[in-house]
Amino acid sequence: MIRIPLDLAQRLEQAVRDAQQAGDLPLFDIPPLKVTHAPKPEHGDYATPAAMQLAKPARLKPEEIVKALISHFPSTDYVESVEGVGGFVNFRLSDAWLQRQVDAIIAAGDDFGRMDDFAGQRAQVECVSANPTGPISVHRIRGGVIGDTLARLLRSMGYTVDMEYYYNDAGRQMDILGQSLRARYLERLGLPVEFPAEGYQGHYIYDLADELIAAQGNALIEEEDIKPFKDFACARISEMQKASLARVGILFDNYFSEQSVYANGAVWQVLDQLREKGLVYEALHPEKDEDADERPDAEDLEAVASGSATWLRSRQLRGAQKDCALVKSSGEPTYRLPDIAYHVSKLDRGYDPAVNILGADHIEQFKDVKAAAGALGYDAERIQVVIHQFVTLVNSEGERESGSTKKGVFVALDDLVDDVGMDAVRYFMLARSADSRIDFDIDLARKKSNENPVYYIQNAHVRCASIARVAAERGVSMEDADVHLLTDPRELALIRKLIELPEIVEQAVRDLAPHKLAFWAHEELARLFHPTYEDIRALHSDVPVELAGSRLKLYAAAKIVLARTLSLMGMSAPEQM
RNA sequence: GCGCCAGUAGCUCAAUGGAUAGAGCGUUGGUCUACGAAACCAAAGGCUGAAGGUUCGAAUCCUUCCUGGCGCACCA
Repeated sequence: MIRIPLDLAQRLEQAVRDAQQAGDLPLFDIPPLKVTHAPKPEHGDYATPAAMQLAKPARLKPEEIVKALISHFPSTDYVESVEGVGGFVNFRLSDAWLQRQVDAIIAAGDDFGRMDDFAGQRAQVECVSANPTGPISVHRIRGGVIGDTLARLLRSMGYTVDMEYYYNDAGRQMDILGQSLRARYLERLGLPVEFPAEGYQGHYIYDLADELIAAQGNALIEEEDIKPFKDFACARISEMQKASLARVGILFDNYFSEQSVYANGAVWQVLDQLREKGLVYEALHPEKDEDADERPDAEDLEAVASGSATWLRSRQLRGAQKDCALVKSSGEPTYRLPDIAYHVSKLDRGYDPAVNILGADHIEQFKDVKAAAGALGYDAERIQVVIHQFVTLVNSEGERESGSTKKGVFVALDDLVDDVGMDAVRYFMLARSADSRIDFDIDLARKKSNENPVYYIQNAHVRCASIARVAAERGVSMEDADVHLLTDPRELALIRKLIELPEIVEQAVRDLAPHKLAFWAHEELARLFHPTYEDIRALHSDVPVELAGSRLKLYAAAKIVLARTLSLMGMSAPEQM
């Protein structure tokens, strides 16, 4: 399936070269030429401001360049006319070609919109990567949906994609988790305990304690080691997280354990390599710039009594404000060192790109990781990141609910899925640019009406399925229908929209911006579909039987595109409501 | 104080440096003896937070300010 903007850009470049050869344009280096959708129907379907781009290098007026471009433009079956208007060159698609695309889409079926640009290349998407300390929160799931959708999009452009979950099963938080479980365990057994000050207060810890009692009884009462509690909690919570994520269609190919970069020594190897590059030093406090203008209380938050820590020269490495700790004075690494080792592992495993989906609060950490990988001699550009802003749940009164895992006050993913369903969770998490905060309107997500984009999009698919059923009941076949009967401007407009899918996929992948697909699905595809379907009746008694068949084909093609679009977003495509 | 992100219609948001900035919701007014009204049509609604700059052309790039979110741990 042809991607028109791409193909037009190539043909334009050819036109420039031919014009140069013919002496109609002077010689100059040809920059990448832009092709856009025309803003208005009277301007045709696609347009290029190439003449204005080239005016400077060619030292000619745009109008003259337009003439040269038009006269040298290589003809092609899908372009009906090429016109110059002002400094723009406008392209109009051929009706006959558009009509044939209906058959082409039906022939492609589920493969419509699949491209092979990156065939044979391996990409990775890391997302969610929550600590196994509690239920998956709504904040985390935004990253999960963005990542999973991105993985689907990358696959549809030919990449082989691994979805990976980085699993922090080491470090202090896990100890706190173990202590929390032990406290609840003892409490359930009627023993007086003091709950750890920073412990996890959520009710699920009681549930785990009950499970542990069911499994082991009071055998662990005298247990001094925190490990049995830690391991039990970690394993059970991980299972619960996995199950929650599966409910919204997010499945991982690989769970990467933080412990593994300790076990294989990668953590210390990375530290040694950074030390060899002179990027690490030992000191009681981080070194500071002479004119450092810092919050006075920042470094004294935790008074350090126990000796030197090991610091990464983040300021030197990437112009950061502060150097960051890699190894605590206790000799235990901070999370940042294993994180660097982990990303080095991604690069060693050959992923290009390795995309990391992170919440806005992790941006500084990521910069260190990327810079460190670069300093170690890797092409750090292979590591890509999508930073997303936070999600706030809003109810009908506009009240906000948010929470923290520590306090045990949150809306967990499971609760949200129970409430609004998987499709709505995915759609609303996806529909906005990662850069903007989301107010997740629970009441809107619950609605089963046109106000709710989820239903609006899915209902378009339902209508396509419905008409196919009715046609079958009435014995109307589209088997030998002639697509060239689809001459109504509204029919042609719908075909134009259907064939945009590959372009949208390409843009979403190029910009690592899966919201572009969600936006298109609602505001472009479904928005155009419904009025068309309303007006363009296939099975009405006034419609000649030949035309009925053609229109059934149009809706069969629309069904394929809608199903494919929903599938890329990880949403279901119901046959009936 | 410093850094990152955002500020576009009443609300929620789109918009590769390109033509007169677009949708949805809401509002107002219309459409049901037709494949699902869980739908459709129409109207009103904007100095793109402010001011400068770069450019043939700026919501988009640069500078400075204002407002909001998130960071600025030997937590993850």
